[in-house]
Amino acid sequence: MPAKENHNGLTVDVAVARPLWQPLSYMVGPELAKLIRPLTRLVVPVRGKNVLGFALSRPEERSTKGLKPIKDVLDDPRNGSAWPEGLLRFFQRASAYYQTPLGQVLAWALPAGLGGLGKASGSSPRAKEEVVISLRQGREEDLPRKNTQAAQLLEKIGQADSLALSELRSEFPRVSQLARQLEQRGWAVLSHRLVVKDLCGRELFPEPRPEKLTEEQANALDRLEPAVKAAEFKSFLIHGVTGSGKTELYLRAVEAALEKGRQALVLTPEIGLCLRLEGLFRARLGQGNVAVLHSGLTPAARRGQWMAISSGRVKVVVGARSAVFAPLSDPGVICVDEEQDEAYKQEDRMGYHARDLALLRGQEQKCPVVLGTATPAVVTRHRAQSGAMELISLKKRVKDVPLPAMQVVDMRKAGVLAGGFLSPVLYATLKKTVAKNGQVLLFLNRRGFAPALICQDCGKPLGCPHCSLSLTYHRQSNSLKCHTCGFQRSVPEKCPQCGAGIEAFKPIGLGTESVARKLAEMEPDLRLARLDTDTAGDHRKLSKMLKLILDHEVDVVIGTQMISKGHHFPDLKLVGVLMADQALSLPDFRAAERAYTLLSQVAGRAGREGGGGKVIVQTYDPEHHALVGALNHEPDWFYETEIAERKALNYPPFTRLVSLRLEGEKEERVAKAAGFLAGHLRKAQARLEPGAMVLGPAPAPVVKVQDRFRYLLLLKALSAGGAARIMRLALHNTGPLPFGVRLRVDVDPVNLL
DNA sequence: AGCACGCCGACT
DNA sequence: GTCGGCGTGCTC
Repeated sequence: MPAKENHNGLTVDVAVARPLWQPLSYMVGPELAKLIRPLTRLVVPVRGKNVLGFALSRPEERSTKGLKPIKDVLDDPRNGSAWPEGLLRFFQRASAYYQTPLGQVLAWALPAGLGGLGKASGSSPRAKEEVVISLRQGREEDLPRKNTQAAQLLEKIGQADSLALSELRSEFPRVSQLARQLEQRGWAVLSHRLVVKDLCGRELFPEPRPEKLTEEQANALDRLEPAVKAAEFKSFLIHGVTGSGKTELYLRAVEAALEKGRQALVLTPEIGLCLRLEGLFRARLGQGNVAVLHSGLTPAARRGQWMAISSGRVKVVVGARSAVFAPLSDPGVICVDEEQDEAYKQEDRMGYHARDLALLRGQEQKCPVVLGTATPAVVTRHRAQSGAMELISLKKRVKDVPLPAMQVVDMRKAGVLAGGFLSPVLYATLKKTVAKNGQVLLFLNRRGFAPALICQDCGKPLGCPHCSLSLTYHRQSNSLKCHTCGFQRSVPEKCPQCGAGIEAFKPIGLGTESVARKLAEMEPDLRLARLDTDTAGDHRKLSKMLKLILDHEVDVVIGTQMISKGHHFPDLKLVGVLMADQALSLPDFRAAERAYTLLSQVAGRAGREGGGGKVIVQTYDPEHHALVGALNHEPDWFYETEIAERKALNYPPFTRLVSLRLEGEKEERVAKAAGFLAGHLRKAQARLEPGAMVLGPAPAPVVKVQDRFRYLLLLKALSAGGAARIMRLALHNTGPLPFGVRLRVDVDPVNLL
């Protein structure tokens, strides 16, 4: 009898980057095994292919029968791993909540270059060390000769505290030599300083640490600091008007965390804000203590920041949505700025919401989470009111700038409109404002010349061949574009439906382009600019446009959503909202919330400096609570009304939504699968949670996108757990989807279309 | 997902 | 005959 073969050895359970719900087990040799901790990145064979995977525990001794050996270990704990092992539970909960297999969550959360599938993109402005020159009082006899370049430079630096040499180079090509000359003469000082620039390449000057906090700020800090010191999960909402000093509170909370020897994470919705906060945090906490993570970084830069964080060299991370996964092993506080911003919601792959994951992460890593905004999400505001989080209200501005004057124009009574879109009041105020050398912003949430071209013979609009939408006419390029899939064509000679000639086409509706054109016809002397994805689609274009506005090279800016946040325009004295109802008319329960936030933000653009700003809103529904709340500066009233409405209609925060979208190239198959799934969902819902509801299936409002048909189902459950249980049972009973049909599950969807 | 296996109907 | 649309099942 041969001795019984010994099948025991070291094994690891691995979450592979594939849509698999179970971990796979592998053999591992003793040398590699020493490197493996929970979340260590591995390469493992799956069906003969090498696949990224993540260890779920340290290697264990057990039977290796039928197991394959791992191929490689990508992390080495001595140099810092991509993930700290303590994040395992956080990721397990995120995986369960968003119904996405753990291996995929981990792979998608990694930056490009460490196994992630993120796309590369261009570089962006960043904080840099630069040489700056500042004035120094020297001796009269050492002054440079009049009218020399050196004298001109001296005059220039006399006007500012200090200037970066790189800023002066366009005006003085030989600035380095001139600067050295002035320094030798004793009239200037050269020094190295951290220079932070905004998207337009202008230098930002981070505010110095204030000597004294406002009373409200001090009270707020008295509540935040103990929570940070206690090192326990607790959540806060700072509901503070613009300029009330929320950022200073984030800073103080971060300082408190650092004092405790912990780290900190600060999230912002977009890169522009990221840059500002980065500069401020670097200036206050030290250049080397702060890392940034956002999609504007090159993959190599991202990777560098990532490893600096995971090795513990950097204590504070400022970043956008995906930075909620930053590999900090021990954050002592997590701040989420502009928490209501929908940019925090990822729309493809796992549709996570960074604010909600931040709260989850705070629970797992035992630290407070601070949400801040001037316009909280209705859901957040309700949580704070019901006591699930602590509410901190900041009602006063640090610098006492008056809020802009607001005026509503009831378009039902406005009378004859100039150009078809300007009420007499707005038209007159616009002209008066420009005459007084103020800038005007006209807000219209639709770009292009006209949302549709209609054939007057057959009445049909020219549609996108790949989507069930009409094409938007862009006059400048004389082309038709689909704003959903990007399809583009020239205007056809004949109507494809009835063959009528080109003269039968009539533009319908308003867009930024047609407003600009009509306004230019009415007022040829006005200097106009459009600010939308057509004119400012990328960083370069955007910064050029912003510079144009800041330099007051234009009188009137006509823009979309893009202009609503972030940028300060000192000369802007009037904001006109052309069609306030547009945002309200969408078939979405969040329409009022969006309109409220948008109006509050757009209004915030007017008269930020020196006051005297004015906002005029044109609407057909002047009594709507979103308009009234934003315009009268009465947030409480808006939130109370909206929350009551949500309760009556069973929408969040009183229910949890999960949207299920089925899509495929063959409409009948998709529709059939959707009906089938709906049946099983209803059965599961009736058994598990009678109070829940299943809506649909219905064809999506835009049923065809890029040649794929989409059908929607909506699950309204009482809790997130209930929703998950219903889904699990229904999907189990439904079995695999028919060939060519795909299912996308979106937990807490933001976009219901 | 991505791939193999295996089932049927319809074409050089 | 066998090519290709389609369903099923599995991944250590």
